[in-house]
Amino acid sequence: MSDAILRDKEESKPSISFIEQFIADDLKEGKNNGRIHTRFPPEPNGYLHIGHAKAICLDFGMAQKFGGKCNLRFDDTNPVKEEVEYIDSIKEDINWLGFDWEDREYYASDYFGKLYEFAVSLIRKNLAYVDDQPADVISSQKGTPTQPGTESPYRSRSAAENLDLFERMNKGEFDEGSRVLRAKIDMTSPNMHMRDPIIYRIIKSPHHRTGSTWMVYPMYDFAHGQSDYFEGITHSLCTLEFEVHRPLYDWFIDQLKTGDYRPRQIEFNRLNLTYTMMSKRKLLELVQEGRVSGWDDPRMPTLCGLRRRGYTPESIRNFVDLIGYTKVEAINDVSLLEHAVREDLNKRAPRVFGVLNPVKVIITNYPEGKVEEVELINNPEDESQGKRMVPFSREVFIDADDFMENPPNKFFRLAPGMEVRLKGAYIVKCEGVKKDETTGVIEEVYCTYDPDTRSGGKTSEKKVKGTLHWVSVSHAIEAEVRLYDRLFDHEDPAGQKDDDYRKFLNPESLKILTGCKVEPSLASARPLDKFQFQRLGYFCIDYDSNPDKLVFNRTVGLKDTWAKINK
RNA sequence: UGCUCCGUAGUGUAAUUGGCAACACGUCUGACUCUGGAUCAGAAGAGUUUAGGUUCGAGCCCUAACGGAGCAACCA
Repeated sequence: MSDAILRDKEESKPSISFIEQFIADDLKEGKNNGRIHTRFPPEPNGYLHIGHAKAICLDFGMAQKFGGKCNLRFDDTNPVKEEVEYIDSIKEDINWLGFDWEDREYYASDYFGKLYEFAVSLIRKNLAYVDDQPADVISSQKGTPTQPGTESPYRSRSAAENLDLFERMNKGEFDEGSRVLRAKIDMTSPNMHMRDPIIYRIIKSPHHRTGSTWMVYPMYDFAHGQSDYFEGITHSLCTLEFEVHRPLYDWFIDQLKTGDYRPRQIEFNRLNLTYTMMSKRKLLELVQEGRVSGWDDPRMPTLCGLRRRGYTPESIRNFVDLIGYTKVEAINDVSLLEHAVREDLNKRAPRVFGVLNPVKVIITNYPEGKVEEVELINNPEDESQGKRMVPFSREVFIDADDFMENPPNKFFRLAPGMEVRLKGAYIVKCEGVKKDETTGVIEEVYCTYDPDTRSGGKTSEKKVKGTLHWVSVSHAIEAEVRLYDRLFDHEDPAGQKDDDYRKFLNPESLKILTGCKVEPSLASARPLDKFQFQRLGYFCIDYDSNPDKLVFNRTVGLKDTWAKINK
């Protein structure tokens, strides 16, 4: 590559999303005094998942990029669905991802007072009214997307009467569902959301923060934009399904604003992943029905699940970066996520030997009782991780997959008469096997070793096709290994109209292997420590692990060309 | 028979704002290797949903069609 082209490549700006473009344009036009302020507004009704990570990276990322701020705001306007339990987990997950809202932790419920006053002011301006009709009547009067709605008989109540009723609604004088407050906009609007939307409803269950101070609670549309306004948010980034809400968002801001400042809502595409379900409601069902072990089951797309699975925050951020933000409703391939972890873990995870399905290999010409410490590189991608010593002896375990009595062509592993290197140690040659006479299961493999082939020695020039990982029998530590596969065996489990998503649950999504053997250096590993089991994949220590019983989760396998050849 | 949004290699995104359609993942070759991983080198793969229009020139602007998504919760 010529210097000019190289320079060109380095200088070419990474492309920016349409959102970043909008923000840059707003900045150029001098809007909002050049301030950039975003917010991440989760409802505390469940755990955060990777779809939220996409939003978090955008909200905090844009603020960082433009020298602005990003608030954390809990959108807690519906006390019947929300719980404190979720608040802590949400904060933990955002921090884990690597973002910081500093001291700006807000709650929509902080604004219940102001919102109530704003509603009162709309009533006074004759822009809101109390409707006494039941839900189904109101709903049918709204018309359909293709037919205009009709006006409620209560639409022209006097401001005084509305004020009185609204106040009494909040005092608890009326039953839930008996009355609502509606904005008076336009029942014939082509946009359903503008047909006199309900802005307040009566809820008598206590709120997790405000207790029973309030009996009326604002709807999303009456809380979100206003909260943005109260906090001085300049760019309110949300997913595409809120696009049709934007006129209403702007309508309320118009009623509220006093100066030039106004927040702007911009919508982007939600994250969809193949073989994954993102709906919080359905994830909750999986948890409640015991189909997974909890919100942090390593098969869940939740951030706590991914964390337990062994994902790093960097890998998730890189993934989000890779897929970008657009207005196209796309379905991203999970394998891209898997690629992102592999790439990250390749750089950071120390290599170790772990044997999942052990078969004993006896090196018949190796002295009994002798133990050699062989030196192994911890991470060829990162020299600073150093080296370690691993004990080698006459009897070692290898993986059952690495031996075949009657191998096909191009099998570069151990088979009768074939030679392989035991990585870091010697080249061994298979001389025979012992099988269970009735089942045919291989019980022991007999090899001889070539003492001149010790790794690193002068005479180790001999080349063999295969190199195997191994663990010395007398030094091996027992471990349980949990192998995960995708939770669903359908690309789009939630998108099948005729079938319940449960039908697509992958029965093979969890395989627990016991009696696995790992090298002794792993004895002191702690939960969430990450390793590459050489030739197998990336594994991390599970929370269930303890020094007496190590438990590993497989984060993701290595790409396996042999498996592919075999298909 | 409404309104809003969206259509670019298999997938996801780009295209200096109207100037030779590029990148990543995946796929396929090959090299190297004490991880059949990683790494490195290379290749195939779209003429931008369709039809018109404006223009010297259109993925980009205009019109229409086709296809997809969202909108009729006292959810967010």
